[in-house]
Amino acid sequence: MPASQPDAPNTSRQRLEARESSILDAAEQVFTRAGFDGAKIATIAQTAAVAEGTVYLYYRNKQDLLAGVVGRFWARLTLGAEEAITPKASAAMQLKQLARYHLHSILEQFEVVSLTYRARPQQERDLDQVRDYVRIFDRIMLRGIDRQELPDGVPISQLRDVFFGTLEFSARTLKLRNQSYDQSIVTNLLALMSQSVMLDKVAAVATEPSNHDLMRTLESIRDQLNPAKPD
Amino acid sequence: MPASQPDAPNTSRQRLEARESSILDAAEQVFTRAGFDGAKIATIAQTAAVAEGTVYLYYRNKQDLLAGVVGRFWARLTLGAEEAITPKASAAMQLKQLARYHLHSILEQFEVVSLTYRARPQQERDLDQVRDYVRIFDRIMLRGIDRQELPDGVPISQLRDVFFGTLEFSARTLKLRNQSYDQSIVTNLLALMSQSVMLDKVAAVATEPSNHDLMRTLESIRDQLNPAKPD
DNA sequence: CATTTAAACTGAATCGGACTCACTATACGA
DNA sequence: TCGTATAGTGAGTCCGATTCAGTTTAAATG
Repeated sequence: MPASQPDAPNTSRQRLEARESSILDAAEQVFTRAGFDGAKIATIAQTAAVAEGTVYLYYRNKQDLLAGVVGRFWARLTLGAEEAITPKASAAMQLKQLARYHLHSILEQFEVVSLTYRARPQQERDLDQVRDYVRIFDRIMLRGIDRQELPDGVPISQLRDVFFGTLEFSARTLKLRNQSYDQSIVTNLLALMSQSVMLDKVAAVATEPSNHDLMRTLESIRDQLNPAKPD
Repeated sequence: MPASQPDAPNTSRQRLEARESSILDAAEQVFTRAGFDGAKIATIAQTAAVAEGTVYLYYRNKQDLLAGVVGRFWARLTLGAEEAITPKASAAMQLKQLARYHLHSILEQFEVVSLTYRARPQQERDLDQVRDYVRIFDRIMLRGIDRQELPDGVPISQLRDVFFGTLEFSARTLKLRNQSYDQSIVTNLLALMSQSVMLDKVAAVATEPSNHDLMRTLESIRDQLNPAKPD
């Protein structure tokens, strides 16, 4: 077993991985520039300094290559998101951090995000990466419930759709209008979510005396004041 | 000018339009079954009982044909939505009607909706149809403001993203899990939107005394009336 | 080192399918 | 009935994804 020098690719495995990622890099670049249909395998191969046939040693076909690019993108996004979140912060703060990070990222790499929709919604590990990413939201919510920052019954999955759905549509709207990142989107979304469903208010409501309680008290007062008087 | 018989296509213009829509029908069917890439122009032509070349008399290319299918879909959706909305109803009710209609429709015709993403985001009239559709939301909101049902400053465009973004992501989630229409999605979305931003409620809630306040006052009255009596 | 052999790599050839175009059929006006 | 423009046809072209027979590389063995 040869001593491994840390820099230049040495072992055959390292060489293979370097090649694979250089193909992915080339594919990402070409796909992003030209779109899926506009991208030619020939161009990608050339960009990666590799023969056309070599691409097919690493990926079954063009779709599969796309899945590779898209999968790597979401995996990276997951890592970035985890870095962007302060572990000790409150659930509300973490959500805000995630929202900011998410909106920023998909605006910045809008083309790659769009490519996600060209990927086949089949078995592909491709979608697994997206699912992993989305799970970050769930984890924040669950921890919030655990810590009693959020009421127990919040419909996590529905809020997740509100969260990511709103951010993605907002990003599209911004792109359409050629505008850039807008802080108010995140602020408003978070206000929307926290005011209505989460964050102490709900808890407050839960412990709040019911109208029944109020009514009982009122009746007792009325009876005390005027025991005889009819309705 | 020949007398027009109402049924069989008579004038050349009628014939042309009938042919065009039969091509669109065929295209919609084949695209939905096989997806954009899987659909062959040959199959579409055959389904429409037309020669391959004829398709290209009506549409410049495959993308353009897709744009035709997608555009017609959204135009139809716009008509349907306008029918689904009660003109006299309150803004909140109209939004709920639109939400129900929208979620229902995109679930039922999920494949066509997905095709929308394959259409080129370029000049195409294609996107105009989508824009027309989305405008229904704006109209409801503006009318609501006009009638003072909604406060003046609501960020319509941002709420539009919340509305459609959430519904579309919810639809995807449902499809992914093989579930069908879920009333609670619409209910929750509307609650979210109305509680937090619209419907004067916010202002009201902010200044309104909480039940706690009421209870405290009531208790003080009771205690004054009957200082000794235990609970 | 020389030799063997499997693993990587190559790019010319194949194949499928979008798109074209020279030609035919149809319909309408004269 | 004829002339002409308009609509339609489908075999052929072209492009680009995918394949594969042959070549190179490099690890393993003596």
